[in-house]
Amino acid sequence: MDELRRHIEEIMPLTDLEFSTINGFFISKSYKKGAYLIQQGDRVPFTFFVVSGLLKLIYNDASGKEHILSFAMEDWWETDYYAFYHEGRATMSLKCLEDTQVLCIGLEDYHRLCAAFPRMEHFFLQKATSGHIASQQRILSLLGSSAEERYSMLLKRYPSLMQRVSKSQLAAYLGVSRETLSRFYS
Amino acid sequence: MDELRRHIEEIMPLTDLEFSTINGFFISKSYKKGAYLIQQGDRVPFTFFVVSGLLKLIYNDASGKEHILSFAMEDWWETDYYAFYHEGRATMSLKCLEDTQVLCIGLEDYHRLCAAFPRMEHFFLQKATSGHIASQQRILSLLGSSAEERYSMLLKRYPSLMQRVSKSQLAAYLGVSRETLSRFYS
DNA sequence: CGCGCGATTGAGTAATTTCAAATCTAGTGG
DNA sequence: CCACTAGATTTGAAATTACTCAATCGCGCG
Repeated sequence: MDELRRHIEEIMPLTDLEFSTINGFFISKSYKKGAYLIQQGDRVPFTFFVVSGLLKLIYNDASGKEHILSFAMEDWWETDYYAFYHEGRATMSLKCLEDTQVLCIGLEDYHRLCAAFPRMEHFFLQKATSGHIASQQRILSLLGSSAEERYSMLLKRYPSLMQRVSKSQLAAYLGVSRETLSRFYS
Repeated sequence: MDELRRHIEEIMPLTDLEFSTINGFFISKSYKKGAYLIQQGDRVPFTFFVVSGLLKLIYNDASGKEHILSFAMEDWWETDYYAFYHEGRATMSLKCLEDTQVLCIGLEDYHRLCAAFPRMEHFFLQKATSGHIASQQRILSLLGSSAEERYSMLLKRYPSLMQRVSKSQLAAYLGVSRETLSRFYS
């Protein structure tokens, strides 16, 4: 309960009234492991805030191979942002790796929320900025480090991932085959 | 003159007074081809808006190899965002590929500007969001496409790059050696 | 003309992928 | 407790791909 409030208050304090108004813009949903929140080709009506559980944002290429753009764990915001903001079709899918509870907000409500609470615009700006920075770091690691280095950096940064997802999934995130990943620490 | 105004007005209209106040937060600077706006290890006092010219955001890895995170052309905002927002040392460098004119804004002024014009917060939110989306697309192409595919996508998206930068630079952006790039379309 | 820089080509080497087979592990039902 | 199964992981070997290093080519400029 109130993970969203705790999350927002990491950046700015809220009164009870403010929070309950903000909270009113969101819909709570639960999904089972393996369920899709977004499927490639769908419309993308929501951005999701992960209350509990674990998601993966994936892209299935022409040859059917699955690539993982990111894992979204507790307190993360995730969606196919391009499709969400442009109201287009998803090029990626968002799928549960565990039973997951999320808070959903639609594009209209997102704009209304920002209009009603300018400080939320500030909040989302911080989130977007740190998301952009994180993506840049990822590009940097893809360009500048070997898969083996990326593997140990990932485990250092998110030790819990090792427990929560299979190595095939980690390989799909790192951009190597599972066989190659398996040969790293032998 | 007034590239900044035209750029902001793509997203929201401004009165003359508003623009001249906003403009007052920025400092104009010019750099010669080859000059550094940021060097790895430096403090990063500014975010830069490219008025004219071309920059590259690069990372020099331990082995001395140069990786290009992005090219920043006219109308782009660029800096080492992590270092800028956290007031730390740059892990990347920002270097001119052509004579370049930029508008600079410091972190304090950035906050003051957003405080004085909440609509600028909205503006920067849109920029940060589209930056995040662009980075995600790039990750997707690094994971899902071969260097050869990335090469043709890049040229389709930014045909002018072919005229403006050497193939060695494109190779450093795509993440392959220049020899490999050279063997693609032969 | 000759220099310098970028681009190309060639050959050998290293790394990764692919496909196939073997092994391991957790959960199930007898 | 054991056998069995499905899924994940590991291993092996051949084939592919990209890299490195070196040499060559092409072109603009003093």
